[in-house]
Amino acid sequence: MIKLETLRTFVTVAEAGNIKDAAERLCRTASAVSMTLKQLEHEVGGALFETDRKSSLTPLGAFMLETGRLQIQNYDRMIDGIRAYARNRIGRLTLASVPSVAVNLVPSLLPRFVLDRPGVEIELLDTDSRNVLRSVESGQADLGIAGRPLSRTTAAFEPLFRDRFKVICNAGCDLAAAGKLVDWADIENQGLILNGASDTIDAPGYKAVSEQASMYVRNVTSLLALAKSGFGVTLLPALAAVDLPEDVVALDLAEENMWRVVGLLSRSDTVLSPVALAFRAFILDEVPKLVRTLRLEVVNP
Amino acid sequence: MIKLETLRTFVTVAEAGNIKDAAERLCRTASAVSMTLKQLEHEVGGALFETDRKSSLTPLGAFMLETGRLQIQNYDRMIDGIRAYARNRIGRLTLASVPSVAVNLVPSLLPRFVLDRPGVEIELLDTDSRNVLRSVESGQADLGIAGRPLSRTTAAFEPLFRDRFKVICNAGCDLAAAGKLVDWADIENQGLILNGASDTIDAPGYKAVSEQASMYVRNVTSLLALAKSGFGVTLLPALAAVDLPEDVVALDLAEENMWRVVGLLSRSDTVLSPVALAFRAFILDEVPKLVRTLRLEVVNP
DNA sequence: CATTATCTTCAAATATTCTGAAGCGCGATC
DNA sequence: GATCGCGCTTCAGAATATTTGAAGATAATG
Repeated sequence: MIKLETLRTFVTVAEAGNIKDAAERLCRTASAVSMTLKQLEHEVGGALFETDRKSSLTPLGAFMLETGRLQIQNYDRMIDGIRAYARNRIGRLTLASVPSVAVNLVPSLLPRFVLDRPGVEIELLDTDSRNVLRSVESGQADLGIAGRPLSRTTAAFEPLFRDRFKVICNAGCDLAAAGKLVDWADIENQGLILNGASDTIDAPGYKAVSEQASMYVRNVTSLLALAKSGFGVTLLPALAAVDLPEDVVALDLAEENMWRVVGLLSRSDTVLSPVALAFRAFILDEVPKLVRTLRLEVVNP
Repeated sequence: MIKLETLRTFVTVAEAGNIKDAAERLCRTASAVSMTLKQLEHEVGGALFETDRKSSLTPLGAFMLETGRLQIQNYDRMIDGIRAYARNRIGRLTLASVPSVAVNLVPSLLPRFVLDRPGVEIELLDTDSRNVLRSVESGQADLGIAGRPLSRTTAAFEPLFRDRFKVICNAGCDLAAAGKLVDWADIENQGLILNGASDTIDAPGYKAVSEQASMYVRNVTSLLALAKSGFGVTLLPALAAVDLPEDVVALDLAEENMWRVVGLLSRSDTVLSPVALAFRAFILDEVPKLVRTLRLEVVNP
């Protein structure tokens, strides 16, 4: 079996034009190189050099130099590739995220992560909490960013930050005019519109009100349009209520502990790819900082 | 440095799904395989398998399997290629030949040589003796087939066969009518046209006549057209006079020792490529046989 | 929970590769 | 045309690397 190292030795000698210099480059003695070459010639079944002063190649040697050099380059590139992959410099990452985070946080994080990783491709799926969880569980996404799942799952959840739920309503509605904290009775009066984000709330007061609700709107734009029309009010985390349309306002709740805890979802039964591991570390490190600087009503847990 | 053999071990294990079977395929013990794998993981800097039961790969392992498998295939193909080259199964051969041989002998030889050598490409240059010699000396052609060179050269000459010179003339000329052997005086009377093939003649009688000649025609077709027109006569080896046009005849010379010795030319200062070596052996073996069966006035030296 | 099958570890055995000294051969030099 | 010097090869022993076999560890199976 002809070894790659043997080939490497041959190419070095062929390029150096003599054994002495080649041996030096290879950090071997001339005798070691000579023996290697001899063995190689035996294994291919033909002379590689014309004389024993290794200056000119036989046609077989020339052929071997040409193809061998390519092969070595190829091999080294591949090893570099694997190492780069292991050092999370290459690879593919699929990230699922709820829209509020995908829109408000991810755009300021991703570029920094990708910047010095030219070989990394990232795909971003943006859906509601439930789908994020499902994507991660099924392996469709490597990582997810969503509210803390209520039900037991196979996915691990690592909290990143929390933000307070706000009441979203028409600017002209009674609650907005009153200028006070909103309680559950107020909401029940106005009519509650359920949405993907409010799924993760398990406060008892909310539970009661939500059972009266007759509407569930997944799409945030539609949701806001509904609220604007005065059809009812809805609850959204502060981060999702950053860019409200005109005539729509966000009010504070009377109840204190109305938080959405947002965190990182990852499968606990599979090993993450190097890129995913790196991204996880990056996120866990950067998000709290970012959240602090954003000066939203967003608080670390 | 990650070795190809290590990679091979990894791929085998990844494909087998466990160490035991892989070890069997590799003709090693499980422990040897286990250690190799451990070392590989250390060298790439990451786990390749999810658990120590080698059934499922980490993303890094999957990446390595994919690229490694390709690399190994590549490498093996290359080694096969080199071995095939050494066994003269592939390569390129440039053969220069004088037209008479290129037309009458080479076509029945080449196909047989190339038949079971799908990787061999052959280029055939057909020119006169002088150019054949020049091509071989310059390395433009690997081998040449031509008359024995008169001057000293760096090329080696190995005789293949000899054929007798004939006098080529118009069917209606005096010599043809006479039906006797032609002597130098007859030729001088008719007027001699020199050509590329007659260059190699050094019979004294010919020397004298040729100095009177005023015409040198390289192209055989033109030469025969001239002879046909009755402009003069010319001397051609029997092999070059196989397909004579109508109204052109080949007559025998009175002088006995008018042979052209045709042989194989090869550079003596360079090692021949494996294909060239094989072709040389083939030619030296086959041409005498062929020449015998052709029933021309062609005699082995 | 025991049983079996598979994997890892370790020290010794084996195989491979390397070194350094000595000899050989070719070309340069006198 | 003898001698010298440089570089290549050869060889035996030394240094490395790899493999083995036995024993202990760890996971799957019933």
